[in-house]
Amino acid sequence: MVGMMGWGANSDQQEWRKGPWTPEEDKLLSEYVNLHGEGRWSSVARCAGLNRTGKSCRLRWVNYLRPGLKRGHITPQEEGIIIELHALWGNKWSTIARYLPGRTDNEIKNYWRTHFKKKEKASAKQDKKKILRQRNQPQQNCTTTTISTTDKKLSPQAEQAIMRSDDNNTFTYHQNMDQDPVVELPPLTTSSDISYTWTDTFPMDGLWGGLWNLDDHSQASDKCKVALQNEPATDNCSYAPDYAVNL
DNA sequence: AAAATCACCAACCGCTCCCTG
DNA sequence: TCAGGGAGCGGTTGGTGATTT
Repeated sequence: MVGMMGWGANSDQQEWRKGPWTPEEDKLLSEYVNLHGEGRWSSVARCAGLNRTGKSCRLRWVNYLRPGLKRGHITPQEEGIIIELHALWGNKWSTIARYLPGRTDNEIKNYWRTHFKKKEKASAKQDKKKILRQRNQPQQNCTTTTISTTDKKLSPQAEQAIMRSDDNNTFTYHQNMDQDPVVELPPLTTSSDISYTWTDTFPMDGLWGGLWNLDDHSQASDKCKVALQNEPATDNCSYAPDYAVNL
């Protein structure tokens, strides 16, 4: 398979250039992609006169050269989105990145690792205690809905849960890992036409508690596990995201 | 001032999925 | 139906600048 050989590998055992990109290489790649568009990365590498693998070209374009990329620090709003979406989808960086216009999956992944992984360890012990405590206390006031998601689109219920453009309702997200998931959202299939306006901030400490309860983050990546509560709960993060998701 | 450590980020690697012939 | 190639994804590594000791 190509994965074994690397993109663009050829029978001549050509030595592909590796390491940091030079301004000249960037210029060549940008000009070529702007002229011919994305896709066919292995031919981009060849035709643009770059001694790079297609894979390398794609990565450079996506993570650095693509127009519209944001530079600079992740804002608190973006951080909030990252936290929320990671709680939903786990390490689905590319999926998360679709909801952060101008940010790349690589950027988000790096940000997560440097900012949150440490906290995860530190809070892991505390959270285990929390879990044990919660297990002994049945949830109250928690109305649940199960949404089946056999196709790739959001069900109406899920859409209702996520679309908050028309009203000002407060949507309370409640991570509840030691019970069965009560709402399951599939990964969204498209990133286009998505905008966020965060109308409120939420207590980060409360969120950490829920987020770090994940014993195994990879489990959360298979299915999105969300519980919606009808009544805002003071214990959980309560905020009013202003989503507009067009599927 | 120098060495050690930390934080950040670009880039690579290997795996998997999807499409096509 | 299946194999091969293209493409995308998540995990990991390594370089570099900043900060601390």
